[in-house]
Amino acid sequence: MALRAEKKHTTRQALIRAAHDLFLAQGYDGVTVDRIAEVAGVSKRTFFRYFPSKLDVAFPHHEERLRHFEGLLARHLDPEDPLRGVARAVAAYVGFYQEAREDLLAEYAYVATSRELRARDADLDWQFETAITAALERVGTPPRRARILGGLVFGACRGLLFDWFSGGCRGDLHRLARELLDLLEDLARSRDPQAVGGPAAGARGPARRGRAPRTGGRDA
Amino acid sequence: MALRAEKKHTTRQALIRAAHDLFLAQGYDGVTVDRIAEVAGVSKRTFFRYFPSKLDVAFPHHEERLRHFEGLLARHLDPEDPLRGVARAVAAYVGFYQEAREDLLAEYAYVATSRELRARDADLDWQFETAITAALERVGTPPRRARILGGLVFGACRGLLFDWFSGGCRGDLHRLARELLDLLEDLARSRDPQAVGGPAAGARGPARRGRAPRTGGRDA
DNA sequence: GACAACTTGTCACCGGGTGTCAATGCCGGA
DNA sequence: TCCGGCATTGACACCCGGTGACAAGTTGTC
Repeated sequence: MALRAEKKHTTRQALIRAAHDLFLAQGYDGVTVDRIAEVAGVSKRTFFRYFPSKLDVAFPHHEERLRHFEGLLARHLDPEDPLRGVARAVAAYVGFYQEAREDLLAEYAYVATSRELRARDADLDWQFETAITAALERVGTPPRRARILGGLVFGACRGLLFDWFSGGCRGDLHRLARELLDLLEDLARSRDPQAVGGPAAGARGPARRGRAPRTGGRDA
Repeated sequence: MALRAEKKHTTRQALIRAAHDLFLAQGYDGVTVDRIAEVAGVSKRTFFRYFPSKLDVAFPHHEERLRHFEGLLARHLDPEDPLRGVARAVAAYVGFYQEAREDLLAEYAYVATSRELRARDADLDWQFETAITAALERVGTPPRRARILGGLVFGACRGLLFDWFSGGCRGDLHRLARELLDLLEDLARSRDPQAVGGPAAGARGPARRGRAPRTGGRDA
């Protein structure tokens, strides 16, 4: 029962490889599933037996990475200081990106070629955010707070990562992550009224400042 | 030249209405474009002359709302305190959601029925986040910092909104937004070392704590 | 009323995605 | 070694989202 499994693995790798190369050369939208299958030496029908959709072949390691991250969360989470636990897990996870720079850069290039792909990427990100939220809840953070904190932390990190990708993955991610922390502290400091001193007219009560954004697309 | 425009508007509304009702009744994936067109009394080809894709008919007011938000950002942005400006813009924008509760709730229900729809929603959200980032940059915030702050603020708000939707849009959004601010201040306060006192072993220097998360899907 | 401009429906086609079925190849047991 | 069972595959037909082309019908204008 070994030859079977090996063949499956080989075929899967061939499909991923073919898709990757073609996407890189012609962009996601410029490649048909038929073509991917042809290059990999199988039929279109077989492609869909390995991947539920064309989108999925573009993110072949997502599942595995998500699980890895969830594991790190579980391992590092600290009931005494949930956010610190999340930060530790993230710090442990970031190495992934630092090492896979070149590959990531290539992938990033073709993810940007298709709106569909970008949208799926965002959906996958949402799963990571949800993992953080779930971890926070598991350790006692009330649901709403967990959602907000998860969004906040993840949003900031996604921003950083986006910038890092956009700049060609230059610079040490760990250092950048530390900078992000500094920025958060900056923020914390500037929340203290007397640290601002701007000419703004508004009420100068204890602290309170802005409100809360949103956005989103839905309609009636 | 008035009858033409009016007819177009009528048809557009009919398509939106038909799509909305059908999505609500059968879920996004359970509805075909043919069926939407049939209910609206036109041909499938005509549907695609009004909306570039089936996805777009699910978010018919996105463009308009995004522009509205961008306008608010431009109006409220304060070079002396960029974040406060963003907060003001968001506060002004939130009324939208508060008032359209029932409609939003219905839409939320069917957005959740389809992964494609959720992904598109995330993509639209990204445009709002980018609007914030751009506004921050326009007022002098360096690019990376702007990206991170945009992601942070937007992420937190999205978390809040998600929770609000999930809970059936109960509660006053403005109050919730204020709560979000409190939470941020909480965070700021707890960044101050002596406020924690947990059993954690780590170095106790000036302040520094965690690192920085990320996640995301890409692969090799 | 006639002609131009615009809008619409029909038809044919492409690509993603799925069900069905028959053929092939792998595996285990006798 | 041969045989039967099972998994994998290819071929085919089909559905749905989306587009180009063209002909027919409307609307607006002179």
